[in-house]
Amino acid sequence: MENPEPDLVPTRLAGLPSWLITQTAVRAGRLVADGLAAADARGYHFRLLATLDEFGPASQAALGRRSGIHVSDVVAALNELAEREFVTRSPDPADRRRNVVTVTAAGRRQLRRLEKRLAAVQDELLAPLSPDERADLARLLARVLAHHTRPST
Amino acid sequence: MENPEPDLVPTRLAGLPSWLITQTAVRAGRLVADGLAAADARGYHFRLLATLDEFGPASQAALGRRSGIHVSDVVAALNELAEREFVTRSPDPADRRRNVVTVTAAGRRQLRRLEKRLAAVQDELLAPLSPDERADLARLLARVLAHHTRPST
DNA sequence: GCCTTTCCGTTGGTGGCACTAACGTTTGTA
DNA sequence: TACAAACGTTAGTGCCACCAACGGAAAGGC
Repeated sequence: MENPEPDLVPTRLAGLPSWLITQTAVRAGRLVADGLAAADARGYHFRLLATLDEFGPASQAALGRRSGIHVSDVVAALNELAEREFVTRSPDPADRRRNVVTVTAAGRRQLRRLEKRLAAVQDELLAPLSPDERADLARLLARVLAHHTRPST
Repeated sequence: MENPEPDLVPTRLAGLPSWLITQTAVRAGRLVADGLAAADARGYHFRLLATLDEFGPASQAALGRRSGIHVSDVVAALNELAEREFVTRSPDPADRRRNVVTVTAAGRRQLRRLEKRLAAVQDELLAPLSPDERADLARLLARVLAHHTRPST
């Protein structure tokens, strides 16, 4: 996308909430990707490490459900994390279908690095907003997200 | 992603504004994609048709800049639109490097269809928010987006 | 005890969006 | 007239989200 000449963006697009959300997400995604790339990581890696660190060792299926990553993609991302020894896979003695995935010390260090970078990204992303406005935005987005996560209707 | 068990989402992720934005965008993107797919279209098609309808015939490069679509992707999307005769390409006599792209009557009809579907999508997307809240959200997102479109800093 | 269903990990492939690199053609301009 | 810039096009990459299919293992019904 690079540089859409701002005033030229059709109002047909700019007026749609879905446009605002997805385009803002594109910008956010770029900032996040850049931040993570500086540590040779991408979104899936952070999401998996954060999930493991927060809930402890888990099967790949559970990891996928909690981090919102498709199981088949969990496999690939875990391969990459394991290759760099941020994570170890071992068969679950209690259920031989399962792999128990565990974060290593190096993995935890990597997670700290990524978190630090992402914290800076949040600030850059929300730069034009006051603390109150940031909270408002987060609250509104969380409501929308929650609604579409458990579609009660 | 399917169904991330809602309460299990790591707070490490759920607390990040970038997470809220990109995840909400994923949901919004699904709704939009579904809406457009019902008319055999995707995002790029709508964006190009809307841009053409609003600014009139234009070169492919100008279309790309205004719609925020990379020029090389404009080529492909325009091929698809032209194949269904929603759009015509003709060489610009005044500048033989350029193609002048024009919407056809059928293209305008398609655009109307897509707009109708997207209007419904907006409502579904923002269902949990009141009109005031929807306006707040749009305003905040627009500010963030504007800031990252012309990065003065 | 079987048998069916369900779950798990894995492979391979798809689609959408954004982007890069390279090329030939055409246009302006120094 | 050379040179730089813009245009359209092709081909290919990366990330994210997803589907289909498989074999192995576990759970549940009967």
